[in-house]
Amino acid sequence: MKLGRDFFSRDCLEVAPELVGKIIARKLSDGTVIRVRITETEAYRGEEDKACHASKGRTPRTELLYGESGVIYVYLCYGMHWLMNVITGEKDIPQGVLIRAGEGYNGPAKLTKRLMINKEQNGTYIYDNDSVWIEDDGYKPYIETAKRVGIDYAGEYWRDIEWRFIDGSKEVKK
DNA sequence: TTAGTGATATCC
DNA sequence: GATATCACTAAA
Repeated sequence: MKLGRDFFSRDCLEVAPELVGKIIARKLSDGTVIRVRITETEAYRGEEDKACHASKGRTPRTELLYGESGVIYVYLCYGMHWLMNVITGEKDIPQGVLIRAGEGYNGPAKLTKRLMINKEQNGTYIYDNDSVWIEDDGYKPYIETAKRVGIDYAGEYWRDIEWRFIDGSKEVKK
């Protein structure tokens, strides 16, 4: 079942754990459909969250975070890696969920590389789009929480908060 | 551990 | 205009 807008119009702290175990689907221009199960997400919530891009205020780039739920926010990191987020919650409240890993593709940039996600998908609606969408196939993951990654600059409080959600049944342990 | 890479924000 | 920063990865 393809997830609709209602799924994303809730708080990111509800949406992020529920996205774990879902299927992200990508249809390429030649008609090929790629499906990958999401194994890891992270929540970014509000201007007060120092790790959220919107914490520095509304800018052209973060404008999407303030927009409607279900919008895909794609961000180029370190000049070579595309990271994919889905906007959640109410309009004018900046929050979103980072798709951090898929089954067999640990690492946010590997996932977007595999799915060929880039700025062409930025700003498109994930529930009303025939090239990227998310499906629920009834899989029920075992959710584990952990601290977010790669945000050391955000200060102790936000760095240590456990807004990372992992499918514990799939996770390959260190 | 470090190099690579380019958009964005912030400061002239 | 110039610089500093960054939700990462691969190679070593």
